[in-house]
Amino acid sequence: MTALEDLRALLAGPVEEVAPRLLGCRVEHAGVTVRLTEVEAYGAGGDPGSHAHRGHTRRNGTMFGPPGRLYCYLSYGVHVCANVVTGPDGSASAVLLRAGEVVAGEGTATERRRGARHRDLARGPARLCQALGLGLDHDGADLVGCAGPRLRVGPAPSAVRSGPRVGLTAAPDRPWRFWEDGAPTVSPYRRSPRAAAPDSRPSGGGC
DNA sequence: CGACGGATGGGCT
DNA sequence: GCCCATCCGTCGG
Repeated sequence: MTALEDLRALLAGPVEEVAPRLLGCRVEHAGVTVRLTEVEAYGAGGDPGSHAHRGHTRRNGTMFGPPGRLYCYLSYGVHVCANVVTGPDGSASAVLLRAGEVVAGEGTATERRRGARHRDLARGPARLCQALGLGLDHDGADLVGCAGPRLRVGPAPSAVRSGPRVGLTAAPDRPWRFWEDGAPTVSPYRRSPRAAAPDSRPSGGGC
């Protein structure tokens, strides 16, 4: 099987199964390569935390398209973040590229990130895009194609952990964040201050 | 290292 | 208007 077929097969399943398998994969663009260490899964209708939850809009159109495309959006008016679209066409699911380690092009990445330390170059979704030189103009780019940003399969990490997604007000407890255990480039977890209180009820005897 | 608050402007009700 | 899938500086331990 070719690497390209590997990648298409990798992106085809349910988003919460695809997301952890993207850990260890590489994203390359404009002279910089990042090895993914932290991602988050976002579904569609059944996921209140997803941009696609309330249907098709101008911003989230790419999510409703074919898998293997890059969905870029503007966060807090200033920061660009990027996702990989997954699943069958129209399923509107995607995996947020939350953090990674710069493994090539460190000089270029450091310039784009205004002298940040190695660990912080791509530690956070907007930082990762900045290090890679990704902007809104890359929304819809085909990651499986020959030009522009590319995604390549890489060795899976030895241990993966999961927990709630960062910063959400809706579905703040769904454990759809996945990261490489022990990786220093994983971003710190922060719960949205506006999210409902954590569901701390022991649901049947946990200690 | 963890916690907190302000900046910021497009997207959507 | 209100809402944010964030970042960065600045606290305190």
